[in-house]
Amino acid sequence: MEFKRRNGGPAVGGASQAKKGKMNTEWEDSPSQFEEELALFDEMEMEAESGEGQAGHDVIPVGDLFSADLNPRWKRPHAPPLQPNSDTLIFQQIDLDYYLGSAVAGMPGQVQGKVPIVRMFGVTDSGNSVCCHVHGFAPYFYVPAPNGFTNAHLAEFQRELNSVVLKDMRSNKDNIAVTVLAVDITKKESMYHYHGNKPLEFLRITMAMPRLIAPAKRLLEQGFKFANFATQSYQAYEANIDFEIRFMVDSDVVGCCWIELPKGKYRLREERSVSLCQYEVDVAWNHLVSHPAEGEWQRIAPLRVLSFDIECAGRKGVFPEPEIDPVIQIASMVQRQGEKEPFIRTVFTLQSCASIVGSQILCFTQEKQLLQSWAEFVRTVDPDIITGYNIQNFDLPYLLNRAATLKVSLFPYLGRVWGCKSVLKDSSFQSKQMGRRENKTVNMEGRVQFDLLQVLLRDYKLRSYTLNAVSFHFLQEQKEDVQHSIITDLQNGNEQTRRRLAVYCLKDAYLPLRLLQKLMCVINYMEMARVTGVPLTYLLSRGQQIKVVSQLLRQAMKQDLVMPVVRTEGGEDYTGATVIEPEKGYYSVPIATLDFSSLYPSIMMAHNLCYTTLLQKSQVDKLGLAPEDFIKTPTGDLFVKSSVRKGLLPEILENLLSAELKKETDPFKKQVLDGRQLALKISANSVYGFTGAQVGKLPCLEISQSVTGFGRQMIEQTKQLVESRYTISNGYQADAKVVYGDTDSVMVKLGVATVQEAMNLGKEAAEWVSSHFVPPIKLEFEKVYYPYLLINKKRYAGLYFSSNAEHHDKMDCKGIETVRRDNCPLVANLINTCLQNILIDRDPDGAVAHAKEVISDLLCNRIDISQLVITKELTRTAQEYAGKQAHVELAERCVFTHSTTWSSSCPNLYSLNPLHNLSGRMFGLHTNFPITWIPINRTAKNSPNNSKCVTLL
DNA sequence: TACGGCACCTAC
DNA sequence: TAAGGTAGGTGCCGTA
Repeated sequence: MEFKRRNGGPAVGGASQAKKGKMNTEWEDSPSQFEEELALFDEMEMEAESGEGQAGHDVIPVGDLFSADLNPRWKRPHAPPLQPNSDTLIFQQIDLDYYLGSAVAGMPGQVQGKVPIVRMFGVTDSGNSVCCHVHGFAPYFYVPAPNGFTNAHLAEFQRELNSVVLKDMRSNKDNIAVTVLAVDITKKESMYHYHGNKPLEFLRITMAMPRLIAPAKRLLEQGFKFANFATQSYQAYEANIDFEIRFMVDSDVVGCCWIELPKGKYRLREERSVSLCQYEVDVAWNHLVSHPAEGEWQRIAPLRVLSFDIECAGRKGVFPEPEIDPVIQIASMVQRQGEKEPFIRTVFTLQSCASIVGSQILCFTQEKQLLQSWAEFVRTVDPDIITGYNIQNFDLPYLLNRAATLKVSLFPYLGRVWGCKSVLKDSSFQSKQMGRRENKTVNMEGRVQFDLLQVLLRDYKLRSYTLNAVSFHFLQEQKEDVQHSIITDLQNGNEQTRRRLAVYCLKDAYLPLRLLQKLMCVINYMEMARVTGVPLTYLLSRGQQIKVVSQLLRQAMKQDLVMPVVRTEGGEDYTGATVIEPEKGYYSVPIATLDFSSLYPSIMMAHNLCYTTLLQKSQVDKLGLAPEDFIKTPTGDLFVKSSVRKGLLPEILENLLSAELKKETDPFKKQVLDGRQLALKISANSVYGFTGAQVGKLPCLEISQSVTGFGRQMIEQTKQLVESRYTISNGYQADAKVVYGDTDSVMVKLGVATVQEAMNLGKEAAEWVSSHFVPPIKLEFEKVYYPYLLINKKRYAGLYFSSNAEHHDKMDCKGIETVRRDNCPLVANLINTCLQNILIDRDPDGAVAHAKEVISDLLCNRIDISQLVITKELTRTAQEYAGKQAHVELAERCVFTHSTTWSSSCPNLYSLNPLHNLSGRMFGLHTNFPITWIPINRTAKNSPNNSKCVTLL
């Protein structure tokens, strides 16, 4: 195998003094590209700062003398004195939570006992950190007022409910004296079903603490009696809303918005401060001003982003265990959001380490001191966002466990609240979308953990999620080359080998920052938080539903609608979309593709489908509705028209989709707007899924099945329309034929010879078909495939032309082995090349020849399958591996170390299936040893013009 | 050997 | 407590 060097030819001579022992490899001869990059940071900073301050390549043997003042750069900018009576305080809020605490004098709300206090953390324009305690907001929920209820009954209801809730408590360790703070009558309407626009009387029940809501709700549902009203069950509304969301909705605060505390309306904490933030203030919840993220309020504060990576000295062949194996290095990089490069680049090392230009090295002789000092470093730098690669499930838990083992008592305080210990917890998160995911969590109040691995797992489907693979995929860059197995040896070597390790460690801290930047994660997540209104942290810790709930509550509040608590019980599935039976084959003529844009959202808007417009059959007469007041959907469900009542969901969708974002020339502002566009689109598409989520907050199958019902009707109608109009008898060149279609698209053979003609006719057809549907439903011309290989439902490939009829944009493959991650790369590459042969070179014989060649290459390198030496080894390895990605790596090795007999019974059919079957059993892996059929079958059966072609069956 | 059930992953 | 949807191809495995 060729040994590739990163930076050109071998260095002659070289400055390295580490040329002894087995650790000496060519790698150390010359600085890596990454080291040159680091050095460049240094030069740029020297220029910018004209030499003052710390030049960043010190090696500081701190030992016992560590002080957080070691580097003035670590600290946040000086915070000018704040005069609450004359200064407004403005900050971007990035994290929001609540705690139970004692009331603060002068603030609204309960005075006695523990009260819930919302806490917002944020950053000002000048980069100063803020902790803001928000007082006076209490949790509440609703129940319908019983018949005959008047203001005179309020006190009795409150007293009785308070009494039963108190009685219900098994222990009252907080010594709660009052559970129900208030009961008020308000006019509200349930958002579920259309009720004739008649608000009814509801009781708004305010509780002392969020955790009292659930028992109060349960007791009311079970049957509650007060005064001389009969015992009855009360249906609860909005009793299942997270307190943070409740607060944000009611105070019009969205995730990551800017908060203004007007002068004279807040208090500065001087002495009793509980946080590490530079400003700590108290404010009444109704005194804070929340700015919608428009215009100047779209900006992003200079947040501090810390990325870090640790190295441990593990034992040979054993995964490091924090109870045993020491932490030997921690690399940290800190970057201000919006800037190009990190301004802090530091490695904490155990034992001495040679200098690295462009970074600061702090050497420790005791691991205990290393850990404690790093924690102090974190507290000094005071990052708003903490990132890294798999920090959530590895680095942070490892550090905490290691610190506990070594009894570093001051380590586990990594958040922004004094005395609030960071503890490790196990949590499991399960959804159909992502399967069961076991995670560890570490609390760090006021800092947002933004583990890049978690971001990638949520947002990208990749073949491999190793940092190396991901970096290569997105940045065409790789990790420094250090094998895990030699880390301990490097540590036990000399200051040069430890230097090599430090460079590696630094790069692992640097790559997540680069990826964060490249993928614009911070901006995109902030925009998602702003659009959907949830705290930033929810986006990585919660599912899709909470985002829709947040928007729904905001829209509902404007119309005095309340959301019922529905009990979730899985029911029958409902019918989804239609997939048109494909006319399988190879098409050497242009195929136009027409798509409904945002099909499901546009159906909901066009037909006013919503909880609030859903009409019960029994209510039609009762509410005196005329036939023209409502519609019957294809599934037989009734919904009132927007002239009777405009639905909430259509309103939300209009807001999401109609937002015409103005052209922006400033590149930074443009990034923010692009992020918002993305967030708007994703949010619109998740509304339908929310209504169909049977294990969810507010499922409504009448809505979801009506949506898919309309969709089925529409794709069918589209096919009919196109095939009936574009005919020879109507003067067109040929009879058009819809050869395939899935959910919201039709692939049409229009019978024209050129891509340009297909584009023109496709556009015309889309426009004409659109006119048959209710706005905003719109069919659009999207692309032309030429040629087009249609293998089966959800499996096809073609050259994709969208704007330029002369040049194709790409080869588009759907559902084929090339895009599936359960095939080994060999198969994917082979099929990909075959498809290129067929579609681009139009040479099916070439495809077959290529397949033959690859397979015979395999056979030539054959190792007798009966030699099980390697197989046993691999079996053992396979059992050690848990993940799928290991699976793929394993496959790669197997393909090249094994081979198989081929089936000679069918001369044109080459099968690797025996290997496939065999390996599956051999490895004891569940399924899908990723070798599959490579069926290359020459046939002209489906060819329209009887020419030679290849079908992949 | 045929077939249903399941896991996995994708299309939309 | 929290957890978006259905359609469908493909291969493995157990069962008759």
